[in-house]
Amino acid sequence: MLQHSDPLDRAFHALADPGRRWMVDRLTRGPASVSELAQPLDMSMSAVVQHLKVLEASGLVRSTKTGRIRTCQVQPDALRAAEGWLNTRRLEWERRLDRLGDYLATTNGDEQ
Amino acid sequence: MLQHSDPLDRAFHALADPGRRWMVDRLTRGPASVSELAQPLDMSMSAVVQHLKVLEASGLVRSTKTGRIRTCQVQPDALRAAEGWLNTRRLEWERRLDRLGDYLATTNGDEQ
DNA sequence: TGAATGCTGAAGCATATGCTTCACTATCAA
DNA sequence: TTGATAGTGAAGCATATGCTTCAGCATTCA
Repeated sequence: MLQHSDPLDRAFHALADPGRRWMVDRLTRGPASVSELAQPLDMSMSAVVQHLKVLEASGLVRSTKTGRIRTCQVQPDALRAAEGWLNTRRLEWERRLDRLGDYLATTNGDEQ
Repeated sequence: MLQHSDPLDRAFHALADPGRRWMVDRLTRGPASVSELAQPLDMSMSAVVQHLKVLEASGLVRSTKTGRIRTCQVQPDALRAAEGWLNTRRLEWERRLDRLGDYLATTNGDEQ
C-alpha cells in the first residue's frame, strides 16, 4: 500500500470522513477559525487540527495564520476536480446507455 | 472511530483508492467480470475481490453471478450522490463569492 | 506582568485497511 | 471424469488512521 499519492486519492479520502465533510460544508459558507470548526465537533482540538491537515494536504482547504488565529477557506478547484472525475464517468456511462438504446432500436425496431 | 456508516462516507472512501477508481472507470464503459477487472491490476485475485466488496458496499457497483462468472456493473445513482454533494457545496461557495462581489461593488462602486 | 486564549506537536494506543498465501468450491469443456 | 477456469473465504501481517493526553508556545487582554 502506497499512501494516497494522487490528488484525487487525497481529495476523496479527505471527503470520506463525516467530520471533515462537515468542515468543508461549513467553509463553503465562509471562512472560519480552527476553534470555530472544532466547536460543534465532539472531539479534541488536536483531533480537529489533524483533520484539518488532511484537508489541507488534499488541497480542499487552505489556511493562513494571523496572530494566534488560523483562518481556513475552501479551495473550490479541488472540489471541482473531484466533481469533474465523477461527472465524466457518469456521462460516459449515460452515453453508453444511449448507444445501447439506439442499437436495440435499430435491430429491433420498425424503421428501415 | 465508527467505520464508514453514511452512504457518502462509503462512496468517497471507495473512490479514494486508485485501483478501485480504475475499476469504476472501466465499468462505465460496460460490464466486466472479476477476472477482467483484475487482469491489469497488479495484485492477487483475492485483493481484487476485496476491493470489489468495498465498491459494492458503497453502492457504486453491483454484481450478479451466472455460472462461475460474476459480472459487475456501475450504479450511477451512487456516482450521482457523491457528485451532487460536491456540486451543492461548490455552488454554495460560488453564490457566496457573488454576494461578496455585489457587496463590494455597492460599498465601493461609482453607481448610486 | 500574568493569565487566558488559540493553536501546535509528540507519544501512544485501538482499530481499520490492504495486501498476501493457501485451501477450497463450483462450473465448464474435452 | 478429469482438468482448467473463476471466484470465495479465512488467517495473518504491515502499515495507516483516528483518536487521546499532555506538554508546550505565541498572542492578546486585563
